[in-house]
Amino acid sequence: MSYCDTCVVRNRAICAALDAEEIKAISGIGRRRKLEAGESLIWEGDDSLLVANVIEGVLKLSTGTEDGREQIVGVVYPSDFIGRPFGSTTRHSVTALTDANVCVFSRADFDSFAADHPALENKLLRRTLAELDRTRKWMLLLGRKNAEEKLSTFLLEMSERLTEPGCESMDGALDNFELPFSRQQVADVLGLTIETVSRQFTRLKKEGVVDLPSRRAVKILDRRALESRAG
Amino acid sequence: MSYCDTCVVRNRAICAALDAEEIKAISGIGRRRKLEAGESLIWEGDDSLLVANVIEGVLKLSTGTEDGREQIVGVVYPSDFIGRPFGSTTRHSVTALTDANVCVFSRADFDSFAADHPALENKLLRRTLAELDRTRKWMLLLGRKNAEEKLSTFLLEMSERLTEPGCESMDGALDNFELPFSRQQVADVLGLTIETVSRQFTRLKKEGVVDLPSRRAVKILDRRALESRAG
DNA sequence: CGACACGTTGATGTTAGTCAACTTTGGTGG
DNA sequence: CCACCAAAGTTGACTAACATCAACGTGTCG
Repeated sequence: MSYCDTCVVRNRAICAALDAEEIKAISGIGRRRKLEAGESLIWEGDDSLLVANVIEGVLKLSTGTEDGREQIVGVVYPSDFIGRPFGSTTRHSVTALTDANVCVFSRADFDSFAADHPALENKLLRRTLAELDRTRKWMLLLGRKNAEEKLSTFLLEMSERLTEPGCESMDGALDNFELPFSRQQVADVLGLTIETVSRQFTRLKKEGVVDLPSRRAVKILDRRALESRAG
Repeated sequence: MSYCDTCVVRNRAICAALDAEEIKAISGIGRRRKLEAGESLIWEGDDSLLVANVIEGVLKLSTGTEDGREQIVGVVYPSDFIGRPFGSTTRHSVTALTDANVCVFSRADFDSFAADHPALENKLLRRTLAELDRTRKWMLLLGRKNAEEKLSTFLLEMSERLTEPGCESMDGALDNFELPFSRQQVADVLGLTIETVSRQFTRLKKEGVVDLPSRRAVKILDRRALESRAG
């Protein structure tokens, strides 16, 4: 009986590649860790000493310039993998956006475990390839879309990602969700300023495309209109 | 004696994970293909039917919006891997920037070969992780840097990447190289217009940071200055 | 109730985009 | 070999979009 038996992402995280014996083994090198919203797990530029699976919560991956500009380069959800195996330094920080729960491994332990378990590496490879696709799609947004297209695309993506299992998807959550981001963080995802993001939110609301019942709540009223604005 | 024996990237491509026996096997499923500058190997949105290793030349990965805006999301060099294993569709086009030479596999053949050769998958995983890091670093450029910083960063990156083996690196090539991009393509990498790119080139030249002996040639005169402009 | 962080709105400034004319380059054929 | 042409690149004038700066709401928590 390992602690993995109670893990809610057991069958969706990369661990799904492992059989009962292997799960027992990996549960010996992993440990649970709680993070509060705002707390960081990994810092940009540090030695890569940790990797982890997300069990609960949403986290951001971010980099910045020396003069303080920040760019969020990824967002991870339950069952996603975080950290940089097979590499000495971490190129971006990992910070919890909501209270979160992760399953942490020392990188050395994980690397050597992975080396003995090709099925695990295969899962990780598939995930990494999918993440690379998503990241490249995001480059088109950053390089070529205007503010309205950026925010519309973002809201549509959030409405998809947040309804994946593990993110409290009640029925109908597709059009009605709570953003795990502040306005500033939305700006840091989209490569905009907070004021521009705010103005675009206001505009979408005024034109009846979305409703904004509270700071972080979003209700999509006209998905078609949002899609056509997403470019 | 397989055709891989004469392959100049044999020891740097993912094939380096394979022993003599395995090389023989993989040489049975791969074939050489020449591409002329401008020719595409894979189209965005198509079924993913091919993967390949780059033997010679430089290729771009690109996506676009429906209304014709384009963003280059990656650039690949000799020994790099292209294509999307384990996935049904390709999310970006692959097009030769220079005349190129690639070693092509049908995706089905490659996927099943990889499944039997964990060492190959491991190499591919490491490469994919490194590519993801590079791509995320580029997001910072697209989202948060201005035109001057973008072009400076780009030139510095080119001066590094082009001197890697396989890219005709004579001594001193670090500061003196031929861009495999037209002005429009540079704009498509940086998320700018061709006019803005041209103006920034002119500016760097006027201020003595670089020299531009011909359309595509670049000579870095003051690397320090370029670095400080890169942000 | 008040303080503070977060968010919105408005006025203004700056950067890069747009549109258009012009120049240079490299290739082709007379 | 040179003249010509098309494609690529440059430059200038103007515009639009987003950033910046600053003031003003608003919700949350002690």
